[in-house]
Amino acid sequence: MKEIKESTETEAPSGLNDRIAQRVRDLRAARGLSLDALATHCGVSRSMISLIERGESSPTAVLLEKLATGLGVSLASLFEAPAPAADPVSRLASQLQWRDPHSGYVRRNVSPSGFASPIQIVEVMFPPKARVAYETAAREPLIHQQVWVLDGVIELTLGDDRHRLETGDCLAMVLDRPMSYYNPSRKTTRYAVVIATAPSSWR
DNA sequence: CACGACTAGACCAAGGCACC
DNA sequence: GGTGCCTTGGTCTAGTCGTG
Repeated sequence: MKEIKESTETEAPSGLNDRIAQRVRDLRAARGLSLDALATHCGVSRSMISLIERGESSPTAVLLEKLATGLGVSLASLFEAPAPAADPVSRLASQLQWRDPHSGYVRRNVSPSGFASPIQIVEVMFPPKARVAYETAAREPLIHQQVWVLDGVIELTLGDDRHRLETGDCLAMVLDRPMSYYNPSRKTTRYAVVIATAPSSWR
């Protein structure tokens, strides 16, 4: 069993999988959903949900997004610590990174983990030629997201709308329809994602 | 071709309920 | 109270599929 690294390197999968497991279990219990109910709700088999909740699987970003949609939370919140953090400062060395086993993209939760805030910031390193397609659907409460490209280029498709973002560009969106990310370039694209949970009056 | 993610279905355990 | 049946919730396993 590997130890969780206190560095900016990608966390050992086992440690982060345990955190995701705890989060999914807690969120499902809080909503009073059985494995079967959540499976029906999000389109993931209950076997897979059970494996994730026991930390025995390394789910892909696409699958986690489906789970997050079914649970009505953002993908980023699945990486949060179960208990609220007392420290409002998130140090670089303690920010957890997670690598999508499918596309190889690496995301780092920048915001203080577990701190009660409607805003979350995530940094993403997206490999060249990689592509990730999410079957995102509307959630309650509504989740707003802005993608700010720090270095490189990313093609973002939202429903039928396609956007090419280059260094410095920023795209605002609402997570209510399928979306995909594609890096058409030969170098890794670095971008920041700012996620906000909106009250219904924002619509 | 090996490996890991994922699914479908079988299987198991526990709880509720009706019946004797 | 004991038994059998059904439902619910969870785990296990065999097989498929995609990727490197």
